[in-house]
Amino acid sequence: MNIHDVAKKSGLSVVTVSRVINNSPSVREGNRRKVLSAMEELNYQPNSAARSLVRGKTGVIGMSITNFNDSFYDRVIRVVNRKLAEQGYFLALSIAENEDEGVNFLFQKDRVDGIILLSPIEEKEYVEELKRKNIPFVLLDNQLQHEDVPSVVVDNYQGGYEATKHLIGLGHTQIAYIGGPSVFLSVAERKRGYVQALDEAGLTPFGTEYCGFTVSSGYEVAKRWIREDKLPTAIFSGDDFIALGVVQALREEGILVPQDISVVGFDDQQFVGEFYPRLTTVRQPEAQMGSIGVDLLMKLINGEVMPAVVTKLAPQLLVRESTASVRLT
Amino acid sequence: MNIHDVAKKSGLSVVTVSRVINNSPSVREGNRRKVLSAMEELNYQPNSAARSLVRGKTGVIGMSITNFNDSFYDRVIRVVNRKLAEQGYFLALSIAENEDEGVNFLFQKDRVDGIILLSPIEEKEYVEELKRKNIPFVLLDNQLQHEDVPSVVVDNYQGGYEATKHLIGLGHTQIAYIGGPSVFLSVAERKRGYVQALDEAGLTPFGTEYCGFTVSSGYEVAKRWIREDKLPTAIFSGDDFIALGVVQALREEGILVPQDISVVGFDDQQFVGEFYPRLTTVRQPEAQMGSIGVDLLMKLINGEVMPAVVTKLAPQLLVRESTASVRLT
DNA sequence: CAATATCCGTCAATCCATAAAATATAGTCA
DNA sequence: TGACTATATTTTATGGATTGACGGATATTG
Repeated sequence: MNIHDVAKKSGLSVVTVSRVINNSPSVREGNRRKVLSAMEELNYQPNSAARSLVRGKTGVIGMSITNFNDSFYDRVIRVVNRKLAEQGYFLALSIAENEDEGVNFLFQKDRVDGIILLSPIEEKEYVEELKRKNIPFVLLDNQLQHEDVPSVVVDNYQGGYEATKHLIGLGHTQIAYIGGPSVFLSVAERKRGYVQALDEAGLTPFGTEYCGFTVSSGYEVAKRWIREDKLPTAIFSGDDFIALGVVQALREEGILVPQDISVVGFDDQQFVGEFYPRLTTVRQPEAQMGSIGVDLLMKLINGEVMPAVVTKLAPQLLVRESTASVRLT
Repeated sequence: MNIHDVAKKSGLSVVTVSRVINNSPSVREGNRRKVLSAMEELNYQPNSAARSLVRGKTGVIGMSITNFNDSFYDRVIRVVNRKLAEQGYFLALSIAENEDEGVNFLFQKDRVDGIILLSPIEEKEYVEELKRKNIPFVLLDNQLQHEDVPSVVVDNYQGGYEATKHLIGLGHTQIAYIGGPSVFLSVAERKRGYVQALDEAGLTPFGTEYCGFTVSSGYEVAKRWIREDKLPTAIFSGDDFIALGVVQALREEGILVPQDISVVGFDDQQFVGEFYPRLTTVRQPEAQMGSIGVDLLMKLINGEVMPAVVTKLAPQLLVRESTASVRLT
């Protein structure tokens, strides 16, 4: 069933039907209705392959994601989805697994009008490919070190700075940082903020540890510190998962959070604000990030030339119950 | 840049190039290589819109999802993604929000070869639409009451039965059920298993409560029970989120899990096995579910007629530390 | 009533790849 | 040399919609 059937059914020509579909003004209201009702009756939808073939546009934006069982990603993705819908675009998500089979599928100009890469890892090859194929794209939660690619990230430096400042304000002087994997720029940036805040207060870092962004690795780090009898009075964790592991390890050893040790997380994962101890954490501006990302992409798609800058957004410290004044011994 | 450019570059005809692309055997090895290197040099990829237009196939499977920040969905989606890749298909995810803009985009035969609906809610309209449009589809984690649609679900009855049986085996006689929203068939099925297990043991249900699948609603139910001084010795929760809320509420009142009250969850969400009290829960066979779902869909796509049955898979009870023998008073 | 808009149809071209049929060019072998 | 294979080419049609040019048919206006 195609546009010809609609034409026949409505008693009008194919061209007129096409005009109706594409909201051309030069169709009389009566005929427009005839066409629309014919489409309705036949349950007709224009063939999108044919349309994108002739118009060179698909109306689809692709988003490549690695993680999604994660509140931060969840929020970003949903915002992007909604915002794109408002602009008349559809969002197609594709999971980028190790073997990136799925990615090459998205990375075709005849499949999507643009791409949003949501990933914390520097994925140079992907960026190269997209540039080569001349597909408009933006990076979210990600920035490339030596490339000029439009990207939107949270100011991780500021996040680390504020978290640490908060702990200092509570009287802590022995503050440790447990970062995620050191390959992430965000991890280094958060550390930079942490060091800077300490510096300004005339303090020296108690220690830094890198581990995975997982509960169990946070758990292990804390356990090791306990074993080595090398505990700070406050810990800034690279993300909430690590923080949860730390809290758990401490609790098992009878060390209370926040009475004995304060802990700050990052990302405001679901539930961390609901459980005891409700976690003090740094919330990323997901809505802004998604929204700005979509705006940038739309500009690129519309051919606007832009300085390819990194947009840094301010994080927000959420003070809850896992941090408290330093215990006076 | 199109197939003609490749033909020109390789010095062969368009038809030959097409044959190479489609692995037709009747092309000499030398020429095949010529074509391939021309494609390489020009960075050519066949236009997928044109291909699917002429072939009536897209090579894409669409998956409509509602939740994804959830371990159960995460696991299913990843399995499906991998399995489809093995079969040469790509997975395009679309988020079905309230306004289902995104869904209509997927639900077009010229966009996908088949659809996987992953959703716990009975979505009759979607099913109707897919049937009307004659798009092959399967349901995962979902079944329709009075329709003949191929679907794969966990045996929720059995899950409820085993969870309850486990509690009974620990000596509990006062066992309550907190289900998710009563509109879900799964909620009713789990209850059926719960009642049946009690029945067989000559016990009567302590009480049933329906609430949202959220931590806070579990929390509130438990708090209310405490207020009303109406506590069982064991609780079977409709899912892990509810269970976590229950544990939290009890803990705040000094009621220990599992010493005072045993709690069982459902779904084995991330971390519930890592935190104290490590949650006893029912794990769904996500890998099987995804795999069978894809198999079914492939059969439908290949035109095999099948009795549209509901495939029920066995769940697995994971006994951890949130359940213990009943306390003798 | 004539002049001008407005609307609609016809025609043809385009987007890009696939596919079938018929023809053509090698090269191989007897 | 003639017959035969294997491989290529040319040609034409197909899939479904969009688009522009152009002309004819109404409808509107003065």
